Amino acid sequence: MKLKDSNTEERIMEAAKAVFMKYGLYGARMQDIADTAKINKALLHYYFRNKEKLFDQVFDGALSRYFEQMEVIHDDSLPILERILIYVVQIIDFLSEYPQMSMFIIKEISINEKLFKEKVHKIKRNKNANILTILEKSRKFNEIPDIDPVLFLIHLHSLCSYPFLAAPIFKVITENSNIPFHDPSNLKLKQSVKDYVIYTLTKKSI
Amino acid sequence: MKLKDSNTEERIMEAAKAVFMKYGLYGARMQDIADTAKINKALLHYYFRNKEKLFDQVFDGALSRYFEQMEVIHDDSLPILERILIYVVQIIDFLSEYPQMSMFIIKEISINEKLFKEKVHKIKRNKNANILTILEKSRKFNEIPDIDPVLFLIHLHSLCSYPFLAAPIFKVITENSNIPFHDPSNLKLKQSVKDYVIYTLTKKSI
DNA sequence: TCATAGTTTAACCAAATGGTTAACGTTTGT
DNA sequence: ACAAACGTTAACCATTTGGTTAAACTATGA
Repeated sequence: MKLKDSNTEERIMEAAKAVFMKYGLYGARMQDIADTAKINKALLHYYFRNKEKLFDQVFDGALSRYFEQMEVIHDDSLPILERILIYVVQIIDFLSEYPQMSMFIIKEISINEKLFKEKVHKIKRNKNANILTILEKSRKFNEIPDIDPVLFLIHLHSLCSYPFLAAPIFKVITENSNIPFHDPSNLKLKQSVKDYVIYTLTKKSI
Repeated sequence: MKLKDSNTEERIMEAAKAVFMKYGLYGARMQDIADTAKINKALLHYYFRNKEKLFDQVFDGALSRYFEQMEVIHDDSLPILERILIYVVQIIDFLSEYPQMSMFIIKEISINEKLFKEKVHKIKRNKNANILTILEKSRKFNEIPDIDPVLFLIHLHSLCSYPFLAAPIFKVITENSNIPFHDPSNLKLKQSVKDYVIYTLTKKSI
């Protein structure tokens, strides 16, 4: 029986997440990960063989969690409008918890597009609860106005994701400035995006 | 008189832009820049002394161009609504021409926040035509409805920027898929964002 | 208790990296 | 034409980097 008195492997993963998310595959340093995890560098290779393997575990985990949150819409018993409003809150809460994740995934995909193609396609296969599929079906049944579902989805993700993506800029700009904006728990953001959804999915249908 | 028969310096700058924008300061390799520019690696140091100096030139140029486009609103003789609609087109056209620039600036600031603070503050000083200043003034004079100018601006930038930020994901997802979305010259995007602006700045005022 | 397997460490290695140098080539003003 | 300044190159250097190894340490089961 193995005893996990010292959770070295987990600490490496946590450190690897932090360092890879900040610096990316190329920019990250194994020594940096080891220092962050407070373990000997050789243990990185003992547990994860090499940098690519370690990165893959971090990236795969991030990718599946990301698409699970961004692509899957729940509560299929509710009307489409309610479902999307819940989806908005779901996304914002998720991005609020992992604010660096969008940036990480987008950046790494842009650097090594070919390598990640199959990974992305392997993951996004939950057709039943896919947000775009649901939107297109609702459109077909005239449950929502005659809008472009793809463009609507892009806007929705824009409104939810960009504030977290651009947070580093906002932080630098607003510090030492008197720009009046505070949004604890993202309440204003959520309400404002919800307003947009309601307007787009109801107003235009009249 | 100096003759610039071989424009080595320019070619280095172009190569440096490409490589730094893709990999960032940490991830970029001087040899990669030299290869891209098709010159000897030593010339990088001959013209730009070292990696940090070269990066600074690239980053400073990007930063000033970025804030010039994202922060400055023109045509001060027009009504505020028209000005913002032109501003939307200005931003989208700019991001369309330099799709990697947002990502580059955000990422580098997030990695080295402290170093870039003064740079950002040095640049954003064009108070007269600052978009937020204009919005707040229009709000004060009741030219626009009672909305939060900062939140409105965040939404505006979200709608304009995110499609280019997330382009690497879209590309991977839509390839080999039958997702129906094509937007040459970003016409749909522009119109849709304009619609949002018009709705927000007129509808709510009633 | 003791041998075995699993875990951790310091020392080490080869390759890659940012940077330098000295020699060579080219342009330019006189 | 020619020397000085400018531009370019290959070879080189010190450090950093990802990765390995052999020895040491620790827990476990018999």
